[in-house]
Amino acid sequence: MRRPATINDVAAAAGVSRQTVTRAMNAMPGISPETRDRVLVAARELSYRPSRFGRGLVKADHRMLGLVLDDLTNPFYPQLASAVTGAAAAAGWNVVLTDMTHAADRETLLADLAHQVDAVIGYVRLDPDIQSRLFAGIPVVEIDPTRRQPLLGAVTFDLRPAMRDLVRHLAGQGVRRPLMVDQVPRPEPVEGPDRPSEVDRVPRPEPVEGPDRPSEVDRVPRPERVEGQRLDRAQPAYVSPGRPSGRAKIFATELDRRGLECDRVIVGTGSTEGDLAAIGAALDAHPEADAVLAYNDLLALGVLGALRDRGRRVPAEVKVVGIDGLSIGELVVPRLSTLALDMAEVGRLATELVLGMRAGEIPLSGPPARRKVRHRLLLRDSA
Amino acid sequence: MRRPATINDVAAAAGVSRQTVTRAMNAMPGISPETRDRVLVAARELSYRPSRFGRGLVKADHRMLGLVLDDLTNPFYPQLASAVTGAAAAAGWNVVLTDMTHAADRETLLADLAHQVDAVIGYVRLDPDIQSRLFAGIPVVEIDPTRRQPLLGAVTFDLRPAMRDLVRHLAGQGVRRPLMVDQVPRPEPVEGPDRPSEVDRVPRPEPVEGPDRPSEVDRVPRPERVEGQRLDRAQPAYVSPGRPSGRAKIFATELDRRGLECDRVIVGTGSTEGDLAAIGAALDAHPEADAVLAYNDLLALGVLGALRDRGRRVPAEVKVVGIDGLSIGELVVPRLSTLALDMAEVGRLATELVLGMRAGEIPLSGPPARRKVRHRLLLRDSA
DNA sequence: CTGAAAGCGCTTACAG
DNA sequence: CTGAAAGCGCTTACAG
Repeated sequence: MRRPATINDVAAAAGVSRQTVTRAMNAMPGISPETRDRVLVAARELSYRPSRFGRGLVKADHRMLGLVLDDLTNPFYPQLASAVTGAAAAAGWNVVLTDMTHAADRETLLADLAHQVDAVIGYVRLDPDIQSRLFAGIPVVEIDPTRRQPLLGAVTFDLRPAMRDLVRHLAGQGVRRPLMVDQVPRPEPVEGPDRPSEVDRVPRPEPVEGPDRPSEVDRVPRPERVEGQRLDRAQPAYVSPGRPSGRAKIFATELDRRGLECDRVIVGTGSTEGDLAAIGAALDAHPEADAVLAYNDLLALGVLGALRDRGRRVPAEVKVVGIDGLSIGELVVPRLSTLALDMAEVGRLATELVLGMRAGEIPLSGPPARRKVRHRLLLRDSA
Repeated sequence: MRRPATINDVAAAAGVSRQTVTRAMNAMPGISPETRDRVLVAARELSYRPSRFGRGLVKADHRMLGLVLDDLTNPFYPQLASAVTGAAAAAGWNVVLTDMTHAADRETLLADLAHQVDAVIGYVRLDPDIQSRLFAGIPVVEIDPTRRQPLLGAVTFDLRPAMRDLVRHLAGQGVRRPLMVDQVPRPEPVEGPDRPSEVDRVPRPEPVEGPDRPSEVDRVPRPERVEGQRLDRAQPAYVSPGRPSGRAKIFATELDRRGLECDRVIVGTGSTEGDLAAIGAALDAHPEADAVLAYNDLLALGVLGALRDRGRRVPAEVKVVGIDGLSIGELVVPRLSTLALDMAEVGRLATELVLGMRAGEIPLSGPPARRKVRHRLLLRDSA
């Protein structure tokens, strides 16, 4: 590719000055139609595109928003991305998407991002010192930060009220032996130096290919029930090996207020197949469970399937509840009851907040600005 | 927010020249440690961040990729976004995400994008003249363009081989009366001037709130079975009112090769609830159907649920197949068989293609560069 | 190790 | 209606 044409090339080709080119390209007044056409023709022939750098240097309105997500293939996050791009577009901002799944080095990737954008929203999760150095001079709104104090601003989640509603509902339905299908809490650097992630990513198993089938057909065998795969058997909530997630803790606390206890099993092998096997084993180990709360909706769908495999009726014999509120829960039978979080609202609030900070309407000094979003108990059919 | 600090402010504060500031900020050699520290301290105190425009004007490596998607909340697209951001990041590129869901004016939004990026991937779907004007001088790779000829490059989908495999499989299982649950084909401007979309977006029904429940709890009633909601009753494939989608046409053609016909119903009210009602009505109108191919996996999940509501066993009495290959199909019971498209591969190929074009390795003149991705028949449990 | 000069591509006053 | 001049913030040679 040759050197791209500049405003000087177009001016020379059209036989005019540079600012006449500017006038033509930007549909400004004070230019004769003939001149304008001549310039536009020359621009087209040269494939001229005004440099965003030349323009940016001289115009003041910089509107590039960075969005930091952990994993776009988790169906929970695209709703956030969709809401942020929507709210940003309405304000004339563009969104640079950074998916940390692929980041060998979180800090380097975010340092690069910091050079490209004028504001940041997302799962930043950096050491505070590093964050303030990297993003010096631009507003940052963190989503669901687990560190106590966000640096500048944050949208936080509040699961407890919905959990309280859930426990009241379950108790009212006569539930006595709830089970929590928990996931390993995701470690993250907090109040200290960056450390490498402890999460193992287990690659998905390749689809199995039958020998005597057409080459393009994949026949995927139903996974065998696997025993003891990262599975803790029947332990009271607080002594189960593996730290309980924040979600599990809140569930346990709210159960406790009503004199109920729950067993807890940990699932989260990183592969769908492994998770399903672990869920099956968990249910076999806890045949007395009359309700299951899953760490998220995806796992809850796995629970639904495993219960059906075992001939257990939902919700008559076992109630099943997820967390997240994915719309997919609407499509299965029985439809999944869940503690739903409105990620579209999260995205909208975060965008308003960060753009307000950028515009100077929300102070950057003083206590961090916060917006809180509550989960809601969404009762469909499974509980 | 005050005027951001520039390199001159930092130079003045540190008592050095501008290029010494450059040396310190970019960790370049030829600067004494003391001077560097003094500069960095001044930069931090002033919250100095080098302007990307000043830098961009003088450095040559511009690496901003535009990604155009139709709707991020459709679980099919985030996989593409994830693959593109991953492949782009590996090459040192950032990705600007543009979700057309929110676009009042497709052309304006893309014109803005064209000013911000150095290459474009996605569902561009503009009139060719407009596209070539808007994106003059930058490579564009279109995803699944329906116009015959992409302008510069494209990744296209090929559903036919997998469909052929599917029909062979269904026929082998003794299927005689297949039903296609089709969707209104999405209109798009092709080979002509831009025209407004004909798709009506029906807003989702608000969750119904019971009067005497805690305020945060939503009790969502199961939708009634609705009769005749945008539903075509038992018509042969080609005369059904409403144009068949490309997917339906291929299905019909492949069935025809084996002497089979299918009935076709159209679903696609824009709301999950409406779709579910229409699916139910469709199944009631076609009790003889022994196989259902749905326009996509989401609808196929609806079919699965509706069949269960009616006490029909899958796959024993009715086979069900979707299109897309969403991983969610792995989690339901019975697991959904589907014609799967590897969107991660699509994203990877598109990124390689557009970056190759940008680097001059793939010519921009001459015939458009193409990459083809085939669907694959993925047999799980439902067929 | 440090700085004076030039220039990247554009737009904004200002003059004619 | 059109153009000569200045300047946005940075980096790259080049001198010292």
